[in-house]
Amino acid sequence: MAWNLNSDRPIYAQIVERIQMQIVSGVYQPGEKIPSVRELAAEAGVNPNTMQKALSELERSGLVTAIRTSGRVVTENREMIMETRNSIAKTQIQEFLQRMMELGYEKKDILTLLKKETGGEDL
Amino acid sequence: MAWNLNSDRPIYAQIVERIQMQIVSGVYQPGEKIPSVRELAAEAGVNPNTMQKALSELERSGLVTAIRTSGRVVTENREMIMETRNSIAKTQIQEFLQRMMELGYEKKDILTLLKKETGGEDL
Amino acid sequence: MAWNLNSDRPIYAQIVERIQMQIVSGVYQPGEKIPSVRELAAEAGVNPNTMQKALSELERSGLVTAIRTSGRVVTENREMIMETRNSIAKTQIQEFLQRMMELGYEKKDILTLLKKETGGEDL
Amino acid sequence: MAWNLNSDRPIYAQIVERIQMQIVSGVYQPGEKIPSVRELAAEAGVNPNTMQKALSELERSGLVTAIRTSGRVVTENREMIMETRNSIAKTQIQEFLQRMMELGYEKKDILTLLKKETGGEDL
DNA sequence: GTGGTCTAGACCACT
DNA sequence: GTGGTCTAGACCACG
Repeated sequence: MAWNLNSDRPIYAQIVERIQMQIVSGVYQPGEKIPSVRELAAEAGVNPNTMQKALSELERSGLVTAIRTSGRVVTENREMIMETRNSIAKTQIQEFLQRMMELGYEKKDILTLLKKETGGEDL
Repeated sequence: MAWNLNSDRPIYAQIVERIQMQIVSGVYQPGEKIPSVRELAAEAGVNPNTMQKALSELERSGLVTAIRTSGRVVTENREMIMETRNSIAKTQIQEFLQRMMELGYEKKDILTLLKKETGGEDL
Repeated sequence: MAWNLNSDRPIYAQIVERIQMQIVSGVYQPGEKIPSVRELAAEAGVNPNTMQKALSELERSGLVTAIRTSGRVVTENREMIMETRNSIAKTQIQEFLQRMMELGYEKKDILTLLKKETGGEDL
Repeated sequence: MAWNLNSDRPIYAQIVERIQMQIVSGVYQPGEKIPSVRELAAEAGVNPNTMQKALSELERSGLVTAIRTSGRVVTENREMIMETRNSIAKTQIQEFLQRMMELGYEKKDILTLLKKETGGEDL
């Protein structure tokens, strides 16, 4: 999987989001060990310090935990993972609605369009 | 309004999208004259050739029309504008759905969430 | 005032504590601008990045706020400052009690000793 | 038990304090033989000369006594041990009060807080 | 080999 | 000049 890092936003922030996605979507399971800073840095093609900063952020937020001298693991707190997922989803929804309303759609039009797109189930 | 041009995608493509948005959202009205290439290029801080390429693209798609020796105007074909709007919306919806499904949401969950979001507070 | 930085604990952590103290004890008032990263780094004799990390921590905790391109200020949230003070005090008390109990004092002995030391007011 | 020796203060002084603590808290009983300089030095990971200096200091203060050709023992003078304990405690109290007053607490506030802390949960 | 920390030096956007 | 970010290279403790 490519890392697709832009130079338009802090690299470490993009890495944080990417790993967050991998955790909430189950690529990294709760309790699973994640690769070392150096490994991830090499894979992403960034400086280890940059990866370090990203992982520190994830640690601070509680999504991963550092096991001294033995790597980092994803939190076993599934509730926290779900909360993160919900929070990301909420942001996605807000941004989507924002863009659609800039295009001139009313909220109810958006729902109708989405209903059509998803196959027409009832709301 | 800032132009927010990234270096990660072709500049001219970003400009095309931006002017498209301004047309479909009514910033530029049907039939309205749009500023000259030189003016727009200066405003966006890009090379006039780049702006030229963007406008040619918009012309090709029919959204703007060149008036010989007198600049360019937005099409009066409101239907075409609506179609463009719908097309952009459709893309937005697809991308939104894709992102939500990567997060692990089912289509019906997405509709439920959106209903909650659009029903509650104002955006 | 000397910075007294040990090499036995992360320098940035010691700096965080020191500035925390200066805030809760009123050396830096709520809303007051604090010196720039470079200034503080020079004063403390550390690398600007180290000071940067310390200030980022303080920002994350909410005690200081960065004003883009114009420095940092102490939070105006006096309640948060009081909470920080209480939290530091609680830690100090716990550590003090711990040390005294290692010395073999009972809790009530400690109170008696302190009462004597502070002048003998009634509890 | 780790020795936790800093490089920021004389090592021998830190050792003196540590052994003092072990004596006043009963880890070493009155009259008990203490390990040899070589043994202690190895355990602490310091040069025997450093340990020697620490033990001489303890001897000078009277807490330990050298038995010609047969090592050192803790004093049997329990009163002296108690005095040492009281002296250490007094220092701890003074330092504690100073830190709390730097935080802006009045002496009576400190007593109140401590009373709350010692009355509540167990340490 | 792992994470953690620090230094040095650089470039950027903002104002 | 300010904060923010990134890179490169180094040393440390831990096990």
